[in-house]
Amino acid sequence: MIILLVEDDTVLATHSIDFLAQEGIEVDYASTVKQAQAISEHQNYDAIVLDINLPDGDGLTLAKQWQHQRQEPILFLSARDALDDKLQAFSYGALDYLTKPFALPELAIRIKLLANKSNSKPNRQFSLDSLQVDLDARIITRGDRVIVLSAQQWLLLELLIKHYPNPVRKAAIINEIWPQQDSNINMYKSLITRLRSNLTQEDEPALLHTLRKQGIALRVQHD
Amino acid sequence: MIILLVEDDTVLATHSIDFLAQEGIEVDYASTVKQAQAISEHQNYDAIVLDINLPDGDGLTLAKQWQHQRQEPILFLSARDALDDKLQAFSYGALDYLTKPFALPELAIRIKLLANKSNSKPNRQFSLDSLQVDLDARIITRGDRVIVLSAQQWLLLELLIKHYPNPVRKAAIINEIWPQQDSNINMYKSLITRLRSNLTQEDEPALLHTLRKQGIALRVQHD
DNA sequence: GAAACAGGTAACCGTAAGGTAACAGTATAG
DNA sequence: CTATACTGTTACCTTACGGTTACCTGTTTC
Repeated sequence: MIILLVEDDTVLATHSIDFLAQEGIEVDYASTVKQAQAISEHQNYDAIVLDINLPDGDGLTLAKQWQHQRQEPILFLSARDALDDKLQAFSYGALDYLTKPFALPELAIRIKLLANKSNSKPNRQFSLDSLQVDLDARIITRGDRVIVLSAQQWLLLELLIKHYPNPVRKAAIINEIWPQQDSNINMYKSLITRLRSNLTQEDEPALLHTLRKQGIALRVQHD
Repeated sequence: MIILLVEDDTVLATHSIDFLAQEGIEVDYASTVKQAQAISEHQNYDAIVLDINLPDGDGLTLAKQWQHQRQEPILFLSARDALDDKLQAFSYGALDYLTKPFALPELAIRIKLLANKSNSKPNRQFSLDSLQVDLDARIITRGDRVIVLSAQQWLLLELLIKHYPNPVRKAAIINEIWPQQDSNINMYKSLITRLRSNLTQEDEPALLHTLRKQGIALRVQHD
């Protein structure tokens, strides 16, 4: 069993890592948001333990960001015991919340419980008209046919779903899909055309609605 | 959603029941061990909330007794915050432990989380299409033939099953199977080919579905 | 009304990601 | 010690992804 621990208090972290090791739990450790992102990029964990207060950001934001990318169960650590903090944490996908100070054995037990349940999060679903999207399994269907998208097209669809039903600006899309690259309008245009043609067959209502100078929105076309 | 609440403090119980009702959670209520046993006999719940101190016994004993008879997830309530109490509760099958006083919204959230988890009791059997996998005995069959896999292939299959039906990224697989080693794409490619060929015979539907640039998923090929 | 502009479509094609087979070195079993 | 399986490596093949370009249409601006 391997978990990710993100915690800036090095003393606490060291103790935790030692204790968890005794319990047979391997720990990847990061002390900042940046470090956490780098370390975890190519690893799957059984659970993630996140401190809320971090030197270069906060665990809640990180969790919110991961909510749509990772499927690991998250346990928050925080010195704050206020209800609002907890509710916010849970709304960001937390499955448990432990208030400092806490006993290490309790942390270990809660981690183990989370790890056992790691499959339990139901996949996020999105549907619009006859379009059905499983955001975790990346399965897309429309009517009775299965739609397969390329990586780029999937990213775009995901982005549009995230902002549904609001339009997404062209610049935002380009920024998201070709980060730190020469932006080329033509690449953008091709991508839109390709996604549109994959999502729509003849006599089906269009789903990608262009708002001139404003962006593109996912919605059923009313005419 | 319906839960069982066993709690002798009638004021707390009333408040809880009211609040949970607002959250769409129906409550069966008992104030004693005896009553709890009687009420719950012919009912299955999404979760059970147990106070530890009860007039005619204690919640821990009740939980221990139920541990092997009922499969509902249990959340303990207690005024006691001592580590030993918690550890004992968890060892009796508790999945969560809340110290009084607590906020009702937190109780509601934790109940909901438990209810979601309850579906995923460690199911050590996996089946998909004609494929049958016993994850404990490590026996794999497809149709009437037994499939024998190498260690690496088994690891990969296990990983894919764990994430089913979601895809697993190539980098994640490589990290899982060759930890701290020079990653070589060719090793990965060979492994995939070998597992695929072992799982699939001619005229059987494919089970390993590649999502270009996104990963590989275990699923029946629909084409 | 022409020019400039935003957007849409189709076709072309180099490339890299993915798939397979074969070989060899090493481990493992009997 | 021999036979068999496992796994790393290489070489070669196939494909579709995505960038590019060219040519549309419709809208805005002066």
